[in-house]
Amino acid sequence: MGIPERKRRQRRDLKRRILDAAERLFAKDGYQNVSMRKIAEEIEYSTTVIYSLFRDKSEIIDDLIAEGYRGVYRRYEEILARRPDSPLETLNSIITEYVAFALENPNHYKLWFATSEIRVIDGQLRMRHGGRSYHVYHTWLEQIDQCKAEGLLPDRDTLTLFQLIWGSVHGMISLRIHHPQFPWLPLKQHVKELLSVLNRGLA
Amino acid sequence: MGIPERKRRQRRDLKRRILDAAERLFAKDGYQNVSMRKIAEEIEYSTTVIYSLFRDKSEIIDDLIAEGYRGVYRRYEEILARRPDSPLETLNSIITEYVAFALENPNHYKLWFATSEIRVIDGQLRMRHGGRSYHVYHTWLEQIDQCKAEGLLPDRDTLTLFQLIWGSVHGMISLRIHHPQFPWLPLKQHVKELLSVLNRGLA
Amino acid sequence: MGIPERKRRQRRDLKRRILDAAERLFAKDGYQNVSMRKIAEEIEYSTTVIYSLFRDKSEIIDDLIAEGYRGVYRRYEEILARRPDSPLETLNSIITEYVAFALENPNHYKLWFATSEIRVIDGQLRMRHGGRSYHVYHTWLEQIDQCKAEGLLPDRDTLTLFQLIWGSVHGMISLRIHHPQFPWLPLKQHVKELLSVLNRGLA
Amino acid sequence: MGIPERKRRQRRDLKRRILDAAERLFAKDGYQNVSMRKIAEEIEYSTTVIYSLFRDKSEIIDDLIAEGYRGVYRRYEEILARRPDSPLETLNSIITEYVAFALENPNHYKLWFATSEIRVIDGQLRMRHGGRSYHVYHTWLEQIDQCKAEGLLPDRDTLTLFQLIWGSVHGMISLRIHHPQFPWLPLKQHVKELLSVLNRGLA
DNA sequence: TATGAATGAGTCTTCATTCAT
DNA sequence: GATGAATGAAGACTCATTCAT
Repeated sequence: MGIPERKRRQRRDLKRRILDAAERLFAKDGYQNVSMRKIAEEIEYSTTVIYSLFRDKSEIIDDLIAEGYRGVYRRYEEILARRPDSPLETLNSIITEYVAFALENPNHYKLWFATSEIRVIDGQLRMRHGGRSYHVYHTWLEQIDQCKAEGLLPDRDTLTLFQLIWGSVHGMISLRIHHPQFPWLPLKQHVKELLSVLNRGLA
Repeated sequence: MGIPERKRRQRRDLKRRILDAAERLFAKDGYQNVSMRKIAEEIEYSTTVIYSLFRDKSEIIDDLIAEGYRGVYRRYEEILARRPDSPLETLNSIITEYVAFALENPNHYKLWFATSEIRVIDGQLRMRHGGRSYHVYHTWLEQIDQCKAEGLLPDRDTLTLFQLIWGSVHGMISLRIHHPQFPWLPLKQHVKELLSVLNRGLA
Repeated sequence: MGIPERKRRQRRDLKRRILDAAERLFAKDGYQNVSMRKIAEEIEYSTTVIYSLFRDKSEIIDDLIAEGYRGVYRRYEEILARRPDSPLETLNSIITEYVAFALENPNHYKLWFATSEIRVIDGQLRMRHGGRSYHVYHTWLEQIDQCKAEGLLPDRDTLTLFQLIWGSVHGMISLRIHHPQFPWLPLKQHVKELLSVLNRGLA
Repeated sequence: MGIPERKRRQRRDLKRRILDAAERLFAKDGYQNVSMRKIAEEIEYSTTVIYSLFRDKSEIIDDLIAEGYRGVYRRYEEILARRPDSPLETLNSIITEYVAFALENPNHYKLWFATSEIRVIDGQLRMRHGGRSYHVYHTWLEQIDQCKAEGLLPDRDTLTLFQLIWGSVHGMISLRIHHPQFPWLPLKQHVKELLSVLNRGLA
């Protein structure tokens, strides 16, 4: 009776190891230079097992992306649980965490950005990727709304405010990742300056 | 008498077609997934002709990049020739043109961004790609300096101001290119809003 | 039960067939003109199988060389085990076997000769090919030394005697392989004549 | 009237330059690494001119080989013109020159050896290559005959003596070319030793 | 369930050669 | 007589994927 259970667990572990190996390789060699063979070698299994757990290469990538989103989202839940004083602070924290995650996992971020597609359907944000990954940006929208409600942000269309904020944040991340040689401000200061520009600029 | 002339023209046309095909494929399949074979098929010539016009794959990319760069720079010259009233207006125009060019030539922009490298050497911005070196951003820096001189921007380190501006601008471009489905503001307005955020935020 | 065993055998056989095919092609078209593709066609398998059994082209060659070397060396061990009366007879036997092997396996010999490198380091002969190191000629040197000790060869520098002997022997082999149409003496007589010239000439 | 003459001369010159370029490249990069393109680049002409002067690549090689033979043969004529005291001295000189030429033009020698084929038809030496190239070895045979006539070599079949001499000489050359790292005797001494072994060994 | 074996199509690049002009 | 343009085949090697077992 415990046998099928154990088998299922082993299988889940193997899936985990594959995803971990894939991520490690993505991080080390970049998205394009990771092959099924290399993943198989990394976990010391045959190539074929991978196909028994994932339909194809792109499914691995999708799963990885979804996990990344979940990672960010988990951090968000912590922040929200802490219930800081003002929604503006929450928004700032949320953005800070987003940036931190992106720069700690640059290959992840690149992959995520290169493969995800965001759109708005019936006023709702939707993304092609890993289930509920749009939750991340939902949190942004919620906090923007709250800020508006408390007069901390101007009373403008939420998606407008969102796109201005998102753009600046993404731009900063993207540049820091792609041009590591540039003499960037220390990360913390960079984020602070950016937030201050946004806060003052949008006010 | 006109024969060698015509031949030269044909060759130039072929070169053009190769560059166009390459760009089209970069757009469709992504920079990494374009092969010499595919380009050859696209133009319906043998692989070898390409090698008779370009040393190797990277030369095609270099040429494409150089074209993009020339396009932006030509627009800058026009703006500077017009000598608008204040350096802040010049800076705004320059950014507006930059964004316009990027969104009119999204593949150029992607390619450019993915393959170029920026760094600062002896206080001088250096943007390199392949053997060539570009200086699109010099104009940005000059105008930022002028704005500082006239009290239109705060007296802070130029590279600091630059990275905040550049980040927001790049982010906006990058997002609009990669998420065409998102309900973006009309481009003109988006730029205007962005500039206003920056102007107010940095002041 | 016997299944994995049979599979292993099949794999070994395939490896054998690849080596044989490679050798056949080396013989027919010359060492430089053998490609992985041609080997694959010869065995009627895809190119990729070869790469599943050999790391790269040079490994095929290395293996072939190693086989050749082992073949010669085995014969030497037999001769030395027999302990003939005088070292001069041993030397003669050794040379005779060397010639016999070379002419029975002309492709091996050509390949070996074309790709190996001999040098002397710290007074020690070193014959290298790929990562491996061989010492076929050590036996020659030992016997030359012995002959000197018993006054059967003049008391001259061993490497000098060696190069004179080696040159004549290699020349004979090389010519017989490359000019099969020439009216050579019967092999046995040829070797005998050569040895007699050397023995008398060096005395 | 002088015009066609001049054209013919130009053509001959061009042929000369092609052969020279080819030889230079063979010497520098080895036989296998020379391509028609590279020859064309070396002489700064189009690839096609080469095809107007040579049927194909192998014709260039053949011509080059023939020239090599002629080069040796010319040296032989000088030696023969000098009419040294004994035919044995002549034979020694002839061999010495042969070795010298081979080691001064190792790529030539390799090529020559790799592509020529010697045979005996109706008691006459014949080679596949460049017209009268077998003349070189005819001279050897003549001198061997003379030596026999004067009792300087034993009265044995000329081709037998020839093959013993030729083998030793070729072996020495071949080894020195292929194993440049071996601590060979200085060339002059090596030749002298070899000749002494042959003279004494055959006597 | 997991494997080893195998494949066909693909990567960039170079080759000798030909043909219209 | 000489050229520039073009080609198809080939070079070593890697890829994602499948199939019999």
